[in-house]
Amino acid sequence: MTTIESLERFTPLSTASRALIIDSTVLIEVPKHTQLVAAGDICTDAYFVEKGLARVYCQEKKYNEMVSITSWFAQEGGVLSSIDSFLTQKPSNEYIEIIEDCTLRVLPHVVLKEIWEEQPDICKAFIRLYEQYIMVYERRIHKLMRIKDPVLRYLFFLKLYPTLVNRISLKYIASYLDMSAETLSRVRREIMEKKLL
Amino acid sequence: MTTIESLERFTPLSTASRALIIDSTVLIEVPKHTQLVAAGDICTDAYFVEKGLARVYCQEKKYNEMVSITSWFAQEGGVLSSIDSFLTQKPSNEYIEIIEDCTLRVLPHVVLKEIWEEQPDICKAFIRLYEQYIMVYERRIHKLMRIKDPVLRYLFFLKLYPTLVNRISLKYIASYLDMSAETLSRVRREIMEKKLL
DNA sequence: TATATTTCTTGATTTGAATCAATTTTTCTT
DNA sequence: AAGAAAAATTGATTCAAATCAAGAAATATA
Repeated sequence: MTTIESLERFTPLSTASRALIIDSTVLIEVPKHTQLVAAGDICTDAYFVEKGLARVYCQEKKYNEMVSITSWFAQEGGVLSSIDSFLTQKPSNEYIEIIEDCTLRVLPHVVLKEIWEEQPDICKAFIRLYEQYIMVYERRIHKLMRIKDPVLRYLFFLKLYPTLVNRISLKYIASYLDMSAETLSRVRREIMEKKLL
Repeated sequence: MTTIESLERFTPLSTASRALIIDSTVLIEVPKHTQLVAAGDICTDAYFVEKGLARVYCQEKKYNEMVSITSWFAQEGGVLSSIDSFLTQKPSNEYIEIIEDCTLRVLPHVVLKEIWEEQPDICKAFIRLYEQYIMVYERRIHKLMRIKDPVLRYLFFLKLYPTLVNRISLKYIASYLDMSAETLSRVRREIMEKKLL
């Protein structure tokens, strides 16, 4: 599935728009086992997967060993990036690994940025709102919920949403954090006792 | 924080755009404990929170009792909706509950749709791509990962991504589904034996 | 084709959060 | 302010998935 086809699933594109996309991107062939992006890199491009399969994962220390945690698969018709890094243009904590030989269309972040610059202000504002929504989800599922230790998970929640804690009852925060109210209560006591804050 | 202010965090808006937004939305006051949206409703509006606090949650049966699971909080400057229902305009499985008295600016889905209609095709395509991204996250965090039974979680994954299973090694799928490789192996055996497929 | 390496399977054991249950504290109502 | 209701705390117990460990199967490679 070509990039144009995958975009036209959403809306028909004019000849000029199709040309713009083709001209401002390049098509690359990447063999399997390639590491497209490594942790620490800034994910400067998004990749439309025209053929093949890839995964996004991060590495975490667990007792001395490093374990890899997969956060995303992208196949034909999908889009591949370390999304937080791509949207913020800050270093990624993720890796992208090609699982099957891929044909990818490379969309540089600068190109996307230029495209947005030319759009009406309303469009720009909502696109940014959507991007922010995506980053909230990203942090929730790939950072917050990945933290298994309930003490650390709650501390991370506090850091993310410091203004929420005093306004919401314990049981709602507990269910947001996917732990029982009893566990969150014990977590809070432990933080108090050990003065972890 | 007004809706215009929260949109202008992203990009400055022209007088005309500001007027468009103000004229095509209404401001409502909602007292706490109000249920804005119930499961089964179509979430026809998105709400910009100018003041107050609300939560989005769903109800699930757990041994005869119903338990509520909070999926989202929205405070000043945030946006409130049952996002999957809002984007697809299909019935929601979520509720929206006002926690603190709110001032909300109501953006009907039809208005947003009209706004998109007027935008350049490239903009439309990317907005839809972003919306799709959001729905993938939404389903992952609020459906897939909420399923605690690993057998049901794997079966749901199969339904969501039937074409992926035969292309990806067990251990990657396991880490995507947040379970150990051993558990996924046992899950697969159980599905075979009990012919759950 | 043989060998090495990785992936997958299977069993035994551990562990830590959920559940169950009771009490205390806080908040709401009249 | 008193009583009722809801929320939070605390302890005991249970349970299911992670971990540990070993072996089998599949895949890669020389």
